[in-house]
Amino acid sequence: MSLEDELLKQRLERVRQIQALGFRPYGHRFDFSETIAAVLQTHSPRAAEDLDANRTTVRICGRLQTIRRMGKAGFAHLSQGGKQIQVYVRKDAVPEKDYELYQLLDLGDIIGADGYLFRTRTGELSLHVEKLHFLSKTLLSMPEKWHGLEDVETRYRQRYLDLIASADVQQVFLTRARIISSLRRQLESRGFIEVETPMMQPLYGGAAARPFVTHHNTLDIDLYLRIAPELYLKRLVVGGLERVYEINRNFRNEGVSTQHNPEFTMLEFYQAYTDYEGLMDFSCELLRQTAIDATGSAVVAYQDDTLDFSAIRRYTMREAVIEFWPDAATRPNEANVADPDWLSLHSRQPSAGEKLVDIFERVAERKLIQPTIIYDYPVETSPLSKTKESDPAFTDRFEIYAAGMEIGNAYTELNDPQEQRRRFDMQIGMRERGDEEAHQMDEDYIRAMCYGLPPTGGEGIGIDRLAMILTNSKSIRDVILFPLLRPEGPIGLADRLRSLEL
RNA sequence: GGGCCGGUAGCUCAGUCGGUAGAGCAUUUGACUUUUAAUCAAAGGGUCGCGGGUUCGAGUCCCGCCCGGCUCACCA
Repeated sequence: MSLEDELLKQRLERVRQIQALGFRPYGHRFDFSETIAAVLQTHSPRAAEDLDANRTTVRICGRLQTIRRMGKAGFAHLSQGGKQIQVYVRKDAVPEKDYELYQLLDLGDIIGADGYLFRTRTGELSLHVEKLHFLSKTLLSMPEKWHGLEDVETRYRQRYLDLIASADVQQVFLTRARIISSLRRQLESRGFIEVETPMMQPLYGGAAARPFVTHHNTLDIDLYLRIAPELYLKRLVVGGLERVYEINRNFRNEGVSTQHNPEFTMLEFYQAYTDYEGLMDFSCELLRQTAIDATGSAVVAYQDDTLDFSAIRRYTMREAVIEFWPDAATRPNEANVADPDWLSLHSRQPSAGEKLVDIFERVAERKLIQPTIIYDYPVETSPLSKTKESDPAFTDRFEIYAAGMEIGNAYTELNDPQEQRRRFDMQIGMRERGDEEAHQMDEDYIRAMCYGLPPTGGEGIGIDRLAMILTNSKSIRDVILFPLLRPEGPIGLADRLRSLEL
Protein backbone atom coordinates (compact mmCIF):
# COMPACT_ATOMS: atom_id res chain seq x y z
CA MET A 1 0.00 0.00 0.00
CA SER A 2 1.40 3.35 -0.95
CA LEU A 3 1.96 5.98 1.67
CA GLU A 4 -0.76 8.19 0.32
CA ASP A 5 -3.31 5.35 0.49
CA GLU A 6 -2.16 4.52 3.98
CA LEU A 7 -2.45 8.15 5.01
CA LEU A 8 -5.91 8.51 3.54
CA LYS A 9 -7.04 5.42 5.37
CA GLN A 10 -5.62 6.69 8.66
CA ARG A 11 -7.23 10.07 8.23
CA LEU A 12 -10.62 8.63 7.33
CA GLU A 13 -10.35 6.51 10.47
CA ARG A 14 -9.65 9.72 12.40
CA VAL A 15 -12.81 11.22 10.96
CA ARG A 16 -14.75 8.35 12.52
CA GLN A 17 -12.91 8.72 15.83
CA ILE A 18 -13.61 12.43 15.93
CA GLN A 19 -17.25 11.74 15.26
CA ALA A 20 -17.28 9.08 17.99
CA LEU A 21 -16.02 11.68 20.46
CA GLY A 22 -19.08 13.80 19.67
CA PHE A 23 -17.43 16.36 17.40
CA ARG A 24 -18.49 17.11 13.84
CA PRO A 25 -15.61 16.29 11.49
CA TYR A 26 -16.86 18.94 9.07
CA GLY A 27 -18.27 21.90 10.93
CA HIS A 28 -21.09 24.19 9.95
CA ARG A 29 -20.34 27.54 11.50
CA PHE A 30 -17.97 29.08 13.99
CA ASP A 31 -18.43 32.53 15.47
CA PHE A 32 -14.92 33.57 16.37
CA SER A 33 -14.45 36.64 18.52
CA GLU A 34 -11.45 37.99 16.60
CA THR A 35 -9.19 37.04 13.75
CA ILE A 36 -5.72 35.87 14.64
CA ALA A 37 -4.36 39.00 12.98
CA ALA A 38 -6.55 41.15 15.25
CA VAL A 39 -5.48 39.25 18.38
CA LEU A 40 -1.83 39.76 17.48
CA GLN A 41 -2.30 43.40 16.67
CA THR A 42 -4.24 44.21 19.84
CA HIS A 43 -2.33 42.14 22.37
CA SER A 44 1.23 41.81 21.12
CA PRO A 45 2.37 44.91 23.06
CA ARG A 46 1.10 43.51 26.37
CA ALA A 47 3.56 42.12 28.90
CA ALA A 48 3.16 38.73 30.58
CA GLU A 49 2.23 40.32 33.92
CA ASP A 50 -0.46 42.42 32.27
CA LEU A 51 -1.94 39.36 30.54
CA ASP A 52 -1.97 37.42 33.81
CA ALA A 53 -3.43 40.26 35.86
CA ASN A 54 -6.08 41.23 33.31
CA ARG A 55 -7.16 37.94 31.86
CA THR A 56 -8.28 38.25 28.24
CA THR A 57 -10.37 35.49 26.72
CA VAL A 58 -10.77 35.09 22.97
CA ARG A 59 -12.30 32.62 20.56
CA ILE A 60 -10.20 32.04 17.47
CA CYS A 61 -9.96 29.63 14.60
CA GLY A 62 -7.54 28.63 11.90
CA ARG A 63 -5.58 25.87 10.26
CA LEU A 64 -3.05 23.83 12.23
CA GLN A 65 0.38 24.74 10.97
CA THR A 66 2.54 22.91 13.55
CA ILE A 67 1.88 20.51 16.41
CA ARG A 68 4.29 19.73 19.25
CA ARG A 69 2.92 17.13 21.62
CA MET A 70 4.59 16.39 24.94
CA GLY A 71 2.78 13.73 26.90
CA LYS A 72 0.03 15.44 28.84
CA ALA A 73 0.31 18.82 27.14
CA GLY A 74 1.38 20.34 23.87
CA PHE A 75 1.66 23.31 21.60
CA ALA A 76 0.42 24.07 18.14
CA HIS A 77 0.40 27.01 15.77
CA LEU A 78 -2.91 28.10 14.29
CA SER A 79 -2.81 30.06 11.09
CA GLN A 80 -5.43 32.35 9.62
CA GLY A 81 -5.04 34.91 6.86
CA GLY A 82 -1.29 34.45 6.75
CA LYS A 83 -0.89 35.22 10.46
CA GLN A 84 -0.32 32.64 13.14
CA ILE A 85 -0.58 32.31 16.88
CA GLN A 86 0.56 29.58 19.23
CA VAL A 87 -1.98 27.65 21.27
CA TYR A 88 -1.22 25.63 24.39
CA VAL A 89 -3.35 22.63 25.29
CA ARG A 90 -2.85 20.84 28.61
CA LYS A 91 -4.73 17.84 29.81
CA ASP A 92 -5.82 19.35 33.10
CA ALA A 93 -7.06 22.59 31.52
CA VAL A 94 -9.56 21.27 28.98
CA PRO A 95 -12.50 18.81 29.09
CA GLU A 96 -11.43 15.20 28.77
CA LYS A 97 -12.93 14.79 25.31
CA ASP A 98 -11.20 17.94 24.10
CA TYR A 99 -7.85 16.50 25.07
CA GLU A 100 -8.68 13.27 23.29
CA LEU A 101 -9.57 15.39 20.28
CA TYR A 102 -6.26 17.23 20.57
CA GLN A 103 -4.45 13.91 20.35
CA LEU A 104 -6.29 13.11 17.11
CA LEU A 105 -5.41 16.37 15.37
CA ASP A 106 -3.39 16.35 12.17
CA LEU A 107 -1.39 19.12 10.56
CA GLY A 108 -3.73 21.01 8.29
CA ASP A 109 -6.91 20.42 10.31
CA ILE A 110 -9.08 23.48 10.85
CA ILE A 111 -10.09 24.01 14.45
CA GLY A 112 -11.46 26.64 16.78
CA ALA A 113 -10.33 27.37 20.33
CA ASP A 114 -11.53 29.29 23.35
CA GLY A 115 -9.03 30.36 25.95
CA TYR A 116 -7.06 33.16 27.50
CA LEU A 117 -3.92 34.88 26.35
CA PHE A 118 -0.58 34.44 28.10
CA ARG A 119 3.10 34.52 27.39
CA THR A 120 5.27 31.39 27.49
CA ARG A 121 8.66 31.27 29.16
CA THR A 122 10.26 32.31 25.93
CA GLY A 123 7.85 35.23 25.74
CA GLU A 124 5.64 34.16 22.83
CA LEU A 125 2.07 35.42 22.97
CA SER A 126 -0.06 32.26 23.11
CA LEU A 127 -3.56 31.04 23.77
CA HIS A 128 -4.10 28.89 26.85
CA VAL A 129 -6.87 26.66 25.53
CA GLU A 130 -9.93 25.94 27.65
CA LYS A 131 -12.19 24.53 24.94
CA LEU A 132 -11.47 23.02 21.52
CA HIS A 133 -13.76 22.93 18.50
CA PHE A 134 -13.28 20.81 15.41
CA LEU A 135 -14.15 22.53 12.14
CA SER A 136 -12.70 20.61 9.20
CA LYS A 137 -10.54 17.57 8.55
CA THR A 138 -7.60 17.43 6.18
CA LEU A 139 -7.15 14.06 4.47
CA LEU A 140 -3.92 14.79 2.63
CA SER A 141 -0.57 15.73 4.10
CA MET A 142 0.67 19.29 4.18
CA PRO A 143 3.81 20.55 2.44
CA GLU A 144 7.05 20.43 4.40
CA LYS A 145 7.03 22.95 7.22
CA TRP A 146 10.46 24.43 6.67
CA HIS A 147 10.81 24.68 2.88
CA GLY A 148 7.10 24.89 2.10
CA LEU A 149 5.84 24.16 -1.39
CA GLU A 150 8.67 24.76 -3.87
CA ASP A 151 7.60 22.87 -6.96
CA VAL A 152 6.47 25.61 -9.33
CA GLU A 153 4.10 23.40 -11.26
CA THR A 154 2.31 22.22 -8.11
CA ARG A 155 2.14 25.79 -6.84
CA TYR A 156 0.28 26.90 -9.96
CA ARG A 157 -1.90 23.81 -10.31
CA GLN A 158 -2.85 23.62 -6.64
CA ARG A 159 -2.83 27.27 -5.70
CA TYR A 160 -4.86 26.52 -2.58
CA LEU A 161 -1.93 24.50 -1.30
CA ASP A 162 0.49 27.28 -2.24
CA LEU A 163 -1.62 29.73 -0.26
CA ILE A 164 -1.75 27.41 2.74
CA ALA A 165 1.99 26.85 2.66
CA SER A 166 3.17 30.38 2.10
CA ALA A 167 2.07 33.60 3.75
CA ASP A 168 4.13 35.44 1.12
CA VAL A 169 1.87 34.13 -1.61
CA GLN A 170 -1.19 35.30 0.29
CA GLN A 171 0.50 38.66 0.58
CA VAL A 172 1.02 38.89 -3.18
CA PHE A 173 -2.67 38.40 -3.84
CA LEU A 174 -3.67 40.77 -1.06
CA THR A 175 -1.48 43.39 -2.68
CA ARG A 176 -3.01 42.67 -6.05
CA ALA A 177 -6.46 43.21 -4.52
CA ARG A 178 -5.27 46.50 -3.02
CA ILE A 179 -4.02 47.65 -6.42
CA ILE A 180 -7.39 47.02 -8.00
CA SER A 181 -9.36 48.64 -5.22
CA SER A 182 -7.04 51.66 -5.26
CA LEU A 183 -7.58 52.12 -8.98
CA ARG A 184 -11.34 51.78 -8.55
CA ARG A 185 -11.37 54.28 -5.70
CA GLN A 186 -9.34 56.82 -7.64
CA LEU A 187 -11.46 56.50 -10.75
CA GLU A 188 -14.72 56.69 -8.83
CA SER A 189 -13.56 59.79 -6.98
CA ARG A 190 -13.09 61.46 -10.36
CA GLY A 191 -16.58 60.61 -11.53
CA PHE A 192 -15.84 57.48 -13.55
CA ILE A 193 -18.47 54.74 -13.48
CA GLU A 194 -17.66 51.07 -13.78
CA VAL A 195 -19.34 49.25 -16.66
CA GLU A 196 -19.27 45.76 -18.12
CA THR A 197 -19.17 45.26 -21.85
CA PRO A 198 -19.38 41.98 -23.78
CA MET A 199 -16.69 39.37 -23.30
CA MET A 200 -18.30 37.31 -26.08
CA GLN A 201 -18.34 39.38 -29.23
CA PRO A 202 -19.56 38.65 -32.76
CA LEU A 203 -16.77 40.92 -34.04
CA TYR A 204 -13.58 41.40 -32.11
CA GLY A 205 -11.43 44.49 -32.17
CA GLY A 206 -9.62 47.17 -30.22
CA ALA A 207 -6.21 45.52 -30.41
CA ALA A 208 -4.03 43.56 -32.79
CA ALA A 209 -4.29 39.96 -31.69
CA ARG A 210 -5.74 36.59 -32.59
CA PRO A 211 -8.90 35.66 -30.69
CA PHE A 212 -10.34 32.57 -29.09
CA VAL A 213 -13.49 31.32 -30.79
CA THR A 214 -16.51 29.87 -29.02
CA HIS A 215 -19.99 28.86 -30.09
CA HIS A 216 -23.52 29.65 -28.97
CA ASN A 217 -25.69 26.59 -29.50
CA THR A 218 -29.21 28.03 -29.65
CA LEU A 219 -28.32 30.98 -31.85
CA ASP A 220 -25.89 28.75 -33.74
CA ILE A 221 -23.28 31.46 -34.11
CA ASP A 222 -19.57 31.63 -33.47
CA LEU A 223 -18.51 34.27 -31.00
CA TYR A 224 -15.08 35.60 -30.12
CA LEU A 225 -13.75 36.08 -26.64
CA ARG A 226 -12.83 39.70 -26.60
CA ILE A 227 -9.28 40.85 -27.19
CA ALA A 228 -10.16 44.32 -25.83
CA PRO A 229 -13.25 46.20 -24.61
CA GLU A 230 -12.21 49.40 -26.38
CA LEU A 231 -14.81 49.68 -29.14
CA TYR A 232 -17.71 49.04 -26.75
CA LEU A 233 -16.45 51.53 -24.19
CA LYS A 234 -16.24 54.26 -26.80
CA ARG A 235 -19.82 53.52 -27.87
CA LEU A 236 -20.76 54.33 -24.30
CA VAL A 237 -18.97 57.67 -24.49
CA VAL A 238 -21.01 58.39 -27.63
CA GLY A 239 -24.08 57.62 -25.54
CA GLY A 240 -23.15 60.22 -22.96
CA LEU A 241 -21.46 58.11 -20.31
CA GLU A 242 -18.59 60.55 -20.32
CA ARG A 243 -16.31 58.78 -17.84
CA VAL A 244 -16.39 55.00 -17.94
CA TYR A 245 -13.99 52.28 -16.92
CA GLU A 246 -13.88 48.52 -16.96
CA ILE A 247 -11.57 46.16 -15.13
CA ASN A 248 -11.89 42.75 -16.65
CA ARG A 249 -10.30 39.99 -18.64
CA ASN A 250 -9.05 40.11 -22.20
CA PHE A 251 -8.27 36.93 -24.11
CA ARG A 252 -5.55 36.72 -26.71
CA ASN A 253 -4.70 33.52 -28.50
CA GLU A 254 -0.95 33.75 -28.09
CA GLY A 255 1.92 31.98 -26.44
CA VAL A 256 2.67 32.19 -22.76
CA SER A 257 5.73 33.72 -21.17
CA THR A 258 6.78 35.37 -17.95
CA GLN A 259 4.97 38.47 -19.21
CA HIS A 260 2.01 36.95 -21.08
CA ASN A 261 -0.97 34.86 -20.03
CA PRO A 262 -3.68 34.13 -22.61
CA GLU A 263 -6.28 35.65 -20.31
CA PHE A 264 -5.17 38.77 -18.53
CA THR A 265 -6.75 41.61 -16.68
CA MET A 266 -6.89 45.07 -18.10
CA LEU A 267 -8.16 48.37 -16.80
CA GLU A 268 -9.53 50.51 -19.60
CA PHE A 269 -10.95 53.96 -19.00
CA TYR A 270 -12.30 56.67 -21.25
CA GLN A 271 -12.72 60.31 -20.39
CA ALA A 272 -14.64 62.65 -22.67
CA TYR A 273 -13.24 66.11 -23.43
CA THR A 274 -9.66 65.31 -22.50
CA ASP A 275 -6.72 64.26 -24.66
CA TYR A 276 -3.53 62.28 -24.23
CA GLU A 277 -1.78 65.09 -22.42
CA GLY A 278 -4.55 65.15 -19.85
CA LEU A 279 -4.21 61.38 -19.54
CA MET A 280 -0.44 61.63 -19.02
CA ASP A 281 -0.91 63.81 -15.97
CA PHE A 282 -3.73 61.59 -14.71
CA SER A 283 -1.69 58.42 -15.28
CA CYS A 284 1.22 59.72 -13.27
CA GLU A 285 -1.01 60.49 -10.32
CA LEU A 286 -2.94 57.24 -10.70
CA LEU A 287 0.21 55.11 -10.65
CA ARG A 288 1.85 57.07 -7.85
CA GLN A 289 -1.18 56.66 -5.60
CA THR A 290 -1.65 53.01 -6.52
CA ALA A 291 1.95 52.25 -5.60
CA ILE A 292 1.43 53.98 -2.26
CA ASP A 293 -1.84 52.17 -1.58
CA ALA A 294 -0.37 48.81 -2.55
CA THR A 295 3.07 49.00 -0.95
CA GLY A 296 3.05 51.99 1.37
CA SER A 297 5.44 53.97 -0.80
CA ALA A 298 5.77 55.43 -4.27
CA VAL A 299 9.29 54.04 -4.33
CA VAL A 300 9.18 50.33 -4.99
CA ALA A 301 11.87 47.65 -5.03
CA TYR A 302 11.68 45.47 -8.13
CA GLN A 303 14.27 42.70 -8.53
CA ASP A 304 17.62 44.53 -8.57
CA ASP A 305 16.14 47.99 -9.11
CA THR A 306 14.30 50.69 -7.21
CA LEU A 307 11.43 52.19 -9.18
CA ASP A 308 10.15 55.64 -8.33
CA PHE A 309 6.51 56.14 -9.25
CA SER A 310 6.52 59.69 -7.96
CA ALA A 311 8.83 60.85 -10.77
CA ILE A 312 7.64 59.33 -14.03
CA ARG A 313 9.88 60.47 -16.87
CA ARG A 314 8.58 61.51 -20.29
CA TYR A 315 10.28 61.18 -23.67
CA THR A 316 8.98 61.29 -27.18
CA MET A 317 9.76 58.10 -29.03
CA ARG A 318 12.42 59.93 -31.03
CA GLU A 319 13.99 61.36 -27.89
CA ALA A 320 14.06 57.91 -26.30
CA VAL A 321 15.98 56.48 -29.25
CA ILE A 322 18.58 59.22 -28.84
CA GLU A 323 18.68 59.02 -25.05
CA PHE A 324 19.07 55.23 -24.84
CA TRP A 325 21.33 54.75 -27.85
CA PRO A 326 23.93 52.25 -26.68
CA ASP A 327 27.05 53.74 -28.29
CA ALA A 328 28.05 57.37 -27.72
CA ALA A 329 30.15 57.44 -30.89
CA THR A 330 27.22 56.67 -33.19
CA ARG A 331 24.49 58.36 -31.16
CA PRO A 332 21.93 59.93 -33.51
CA ASN A 333 20.75 63.54 -33.27
CA GLU A 334 17.27 64.98 -33.71
CA ALA A 335 17.69 65.32 -37.45
CA ASN A 336 18.83 61.69 -37.78
CA VAL A 337 15.81 60.15 -36.08
CA ALA A 338 13.51 62.14 -38.39
CA ASP A 339 15.52 61.26 -41.49
CA PRO A 340 14.11 58.37 -43.60
CA ASP A 341 17.58 57.49 -44.84
CA TRP A 342 19.01 57.23 -41.33
CA LEU A 343 16.04 55.12 -40.25
CA SER A 344 16.54 52.81 -43.23
CA LEU A 345 20.13 52.28 -42.16
CA HIS A 346 18.94 50.82 -38.87
CA SER A 347 15.73 48.96 -39.70
CA ARG A 348 14.29 46.93 -42.52
CA GLN A 349 10.68 47.67 -41.65
CA PRO A 350 8.59 48.87 -44.61
CA SER A 351 7.66 52.41 -43.49
CA ALA A 352 9.45 55.21 -41.68
CA GLY A 353 7.09 54.94 -38.73
CA GLU A 354 7.50 51.19 -38.38
CA LYS A 355 11.28 51.62 -38.64
CA LEU A 356 11.23 54.11 -35.79
CA VAL A 357 9.14 51.79 -33.59
CA ASP A 358 11.40 48.85 -34.45
CA ILE A 359 14.52 50.82 -33.51
CA PHE A 360 12.88 52.11 -30.35
CA GLU A 361 11.97 48.61 -29.24
CA ARG A 362 15.44 47.29 -29.81
CA VAL A 363 17.33 50.25 -28.38
CA ALA A 364 15.19 51.58 -25.57
CA GLU A 365 12.41 49.30 -24.38
CA ARG A 366 14.46 47.06 -22.12
CA LYS A 367 16.21 50.02 -20.60
CA LEU A 368 12.98 51.60 -19.46
CA ILE A 369 13.32 50.27 -15.95
CA GLN A 370 12.25 53.47 -14.23
CA PRO A 371 8.60 54.32 -14.86
CA THR A 372 8.60 56.21 -18.14
CA ILE A 373 6.08 57.65 -20.54
CA ILE A 374 6.98 57.38 -24.22
CA TYR A 375 4.79 59.60 -26.39
CA ASP A 376 4.15 60.52 -30.02
CA TYR A 377 3.83 57.22 -31.86
CA PRO A 378 3.95 56.88 -35.63
CA VAL A 379 0.54 56.69 -37.27
CA GLU A 380 1.29 53.36 -38.97
CA THR A 381 1.18 51.42 -35.72
CA SER A 382 -1.68 53.34 -34.11
CA PRO A 383 -4.89 52.67 -36.05
CA LEU A 384 -7.31 54.01 -33.44
CA SER A 385 -5.40 57.13 -32.38
CA LYS A 386 -5.92 60.68 -33.55
CA THR A 387 -3.06 62.09 -35.57
CA LYS A 388 -1.07 65.05 -34.32
CA GLU A 389 -2.25 68.36 -35.73
CA SER A 390 1.35 69.50 -36.08
CA ASP A 391 2.56 66.31 -37.81
CA PRO A 392 0.12 63.84 -39.38
CA ALA A 393 2.81 61.15 -39.46
CA PHE A 394 2.49 60.87 -35.69
CA THR A 395 -0.37 60.35 -33.26
CA ASP A 396 -1.39 61.68 -29.89
CA ARG A 397 -0.47 58.43 -28.21
CA PHE A 398 1.74 57.30 -25.33
CA GLU A 399 2.72 54.13 -23.60
CA ILE A 400 3.88 53.67 -20.03
CA TYR A 401 6.89 51.48 -19.37
CA ALA A 402 8.36 50.20 -16.13
CA ALA A 403 10.79 47.38 -15.34
CA GLY A 404 11.36 47.04 -19.08
CA MET A 405 7.70 46.14 -19.70
CA GLU A 406 4.82 47.96 -21.30
CA ILE A 407 2.21 48.50 -18.62
CA GLY A 408 -0.05 51.08 -20.23
CA ASN A 409 -1.21 52.41 -23.58
CA ALA A 410 -3.23 55.57 -24.14
CA TYR A 411 -4.27 58.01 -26.80
CA THR A 412 -6.52 60.76 -27.93
CA GLU A 413 -9.28 58.77 -29.59
CA LEU A 414 -9.89 59.03 -33.27
CA ASN A 415 -13.41 60.47 -33.51
CA ASP A 416 -13.82 61.27 -37.21
CA PRO A 417 -16.04 58.48 -38.65
CA GLN A 418 -14.87 59.02 -42.21
CA GLU A 419 -11.26 58.67 -41.09
CA GLN A 420 -12.17 55.62 -39.00
CA ARG A 421 -13.88 54.05 -42.02
CA ARG A 422 -10.73 54.62 -44.09
CA ARG A 423 -8.60 52.94 -41.41
CA PHE A 424 -10.93 49.94 -41.28
CA ASP A 425 -10.72 49.71 -45.06
CA MET A 426 -6.94 49.69 -44.72
CA GLN A 427 -7.16 46.90 -42.11
CA ILE A 428 -9.41 44.86 -44.38
CA GLY A 429 -6.78 45.18 -47.06
CA MET A 430 -4.13 43.90 -44.64
CA ARG A 431 -6.44 41.08 -43.67
CA GLU A 432 -6.90 40.04 -47.27
CA ARG A 433 -3.12 39.93 -47.57
CA GLY A 434 -3.07 37.39 -44.74
CA ASP A 435 -2.70 39.45 -41.58
CA GLU A 436 -4.80 37.48 -39.11
CA GLU A 437 -4.55 40.24 -36.56
CA ALA A 438 -5.92 43.01 -38.69
CA HIS A 439 -9.23 44.52 -37.66
CA GLN A 440 -12.53 43.58 -39.21
CA MET A 441 -14.94 46.25 -40.38
CA ASP A 442 -17.15 47.10 -37.40
CA GLU A 443 -19.97 48.97 -39.06
CA ASP A 444 -21.96 49.51 -35.89
CA TYR A 445 -18.93 51.15 -34.36
CA ILE A 446 -18.73 53.47 -37.36
CA ARG A 447 -22.44 54.13 -37.02
CA ALA A 448 -21.97 55.04 -33.35
CA MET A 449 -19.19 57.43 -34.31
CA CYS A 450 -21.46 58.99 -36.90
CA TYR A 451 -23.63 60.18 -34.02
CA GLY A 452 -20.62 62.06 -32.68
CA LEU A 453 -17.94 60.83 -30.32
CA PRO A 454 -16.83 63.78 -28.21
CA PRO A 455 -13.12 64.47 -28.02
CA THR A 456 -11.97 61.66 -25.75
CA GLY A 457 -8.86 60.30 -24.14
CA GLY A 458 -8.68 56.55 -23.53
CA GLU A 459 -6.17 54.40 -21.69
CA GLY A 460 -5.49 50.78 -20.87
CA ILE A 461 -3.37 49.58 -17.97
CA GLY A 462 -2.24 45.98 -17.66
CA ILE A 463 -3.20 44.98 -14.15
CA ASP A 464 -1.15 41.79 -14.08
CA ARG A 465 2.05 43.53 -15.06
CA LEU A 466 1.42 46.35 -12.64
CA ALA A 467 0.84 43.71 -9.96
CA MET A 468 4.13 42.03 -10.90
CA ILE A 469 5.98 45.26 -10.33
CA LEU A 470 4.24 46.19 -7.11
CA THR A 471 4.68 42.69 -5.64
CA ASN A 472 8.24 42.24 -6.92
CA SER A 473 7.23 39.16 -8.92
CA LYS A 474 9.36 37.93 -11.79
CA SER A 475 6.64 36.02 -13.61
CA ILE A 476 3.08 37.00 -14.50
CA ARG A 477 2.03 33.54 -13.27
CA ASP A 478 2.97 34.59 -9.77
CA VAL A 479 0.28 37.27 -9.77
CA ILE A 480 -2.45 35.24 -11.50
CA LEU A 481 -4.14 32.82 -9.11
CA PHE A 482 -4.70 30.13 -11.71
CA PRO A 483 -2.43 30.71 -14.71
CA LEU A 484 -3.12 28.68 -17.85
CA LEU A 485 -1.36 25.30 -17.81
CA ARG A 486 -1.78 22.17 -19.83
CA PRO A 487 -4.16 19.73 -18.12
CA GLU A 488 -2.37 17.44 -15.71
CA GLY A 489 -4.07 14.12 -16.47
CA PRO A 490 -5.81 11.72 -14.09
CA ILE A 491 -5.27 12.31 -10.38
CA GLY A 492 -6.81 9.08 -9.12
CA LEU A 493 -8.10 10.49 -5.87
CA ALA A 494 -11.77 9.80 -6.57
CA ASP A 495 -10.97 6.13 -7.08
CA ARG A 496 -9.03 6.01 -3.85
CA LEU A 497 -11.82 7.65 -1.89
CA ARG A 498 -14.37 5.35 -3.51
CA SER A 499 -12.41 2.28 -2.52
CA LEU A 500 -12.01 3.50 1.05
CA GLU A 501 -15.67 4.31 1.60
CA LEU A 502 -17.32 1.74 3.84
C1' G B 1 8.22 26.52 -32.49
C1' G B 2 14.13 26.48 -31.23
C1' G B 3 17.93 26.07 -27.29
C1' C B 4 19.12 24.96 -22.20
C1' C B 5 17.55 22.86 -17.41
C1' G B 6 14.41 19.80 -14.50
C1' G B 7 10.60 15.52 -13.04
C1' U B 8 13.46 10.02 -7.40
C1' A B 9 8.78 8.65 -0.70
C1' G B 10 3.04 13.06 0.89
C1' C B 11 6.87 17.54 0.97
C1' U B 12 12.23 19.37 0.40
C1' C B 13 16.25 17.06 -1.76
C1' A B 14 20.89 13.48 -2.33
C1' G B 15 22.02 9.33 -5.50
C1' U B 16 29.68 8.51 -7.31
C1' C B 17 32.11 4.58 -12.71
C1' G B 18 25.87 1.14 -14.89
C1' G B 19 26.04 -3.28 -9.60
C1' U B 20 20.70 -4.52 -3.25
C1' A B 21 16.93 3.12 -3.91
C1' G B 22 18.86 7.15 0.60
C1' A B 23 18.37 11.59 4.18
C1' G B 24 15.46 15.41 6.67
C1' C B 25 10.43 16.86 7.45
C1' A B 26 5.70 14.43 7.51
C1' U B 27 3.30 9.46 9.05
C1' U B 28 2.80 5.17 12.82
C1' U B 29 4.16 3.23 18.01
C1' G B 30 6.36 4.47 22.81
C1' A B 31 8.49 8.41 26.58
C1' C B 32 7.80 13.54 27.95
C1' U B 33 2.68 19.32 31.55
C1' U B 34 6.05 26.26 28.86
C1' U B 35 7.64 23.71 23.58
C1' U B 36 8.73 26.38 19.12
C1' A B 37 12.60 23.51 12.61
C1' A B 38 10.69 20.52 20.36
C1' U B 39 13.65 16.27 21.95
C1' C B 40 14.67 10.85 22.56
C1' A B 41 13.78 5.49 20.87
C1' A B 42 11.76 2.32 17.13
C1' A B 43 8.84 1.21 12.63
C1' G B 44 6.32 1.65 7.96
C1' G B 45 6.34 4.17 3.31
C1' G B 46 9.08 3.98 -3.94
C1' U B 47 5.15 2.77 -11.21
C1' C B 48 12.86 6.69 -9.86
C1' G B 49 7.33 11.24 -15.32
C1' C B 50 5.67 7.49 -19.48
C1' G B 51 7.20 3.98 -23.43
C1' G B 52 10.95 1.58 -26.06
C1' G B 53 16.29 0.21 -26.68
C1' U B 54 21.50 -1.18 -25.21
C1' U B 55 23.34 -4.47 -21.27
C1' C B 56 24.29 -10.34 -17.41
C1' G B 57 22.33 -5.93 -14.87
C1' A B 58 19.50 0.88 -16.05
C1' G B 59 17.27 6.07 -11.32
C1' U B 60 22.10 6.33 -14.01
C1' C B 61 23.61 5.28 -21.04
C1' C B 62 20.62 5.87 -26.02
C1' C B 63 15.80 7.06 -28.71
C1' G B 64 10.73 8.79 -28.60
C1' C B 65 6.83 11.02 -25.87
C1' C B 66 4.34 13.74 -21.60
C1' C B 67 4.56 17.77 -17.91
C1' G B 68 7.05 22.08 -16.00
C1' G B 69 10.84 26.16 -15.67
C1' C B 70 14.23 29.65 -18.01
C1' U B 71 15.42 31.83 -22.61
C1' C B 72 15.05 33.20 -27.87
C1' A B 73 11.35 33.75 -31.53
C1' C B 74 6.23 35.02 -32.02
C1' C B 75 3.12 38.41 -29.57
C1' A B 76 1.57 44.19 -27.09
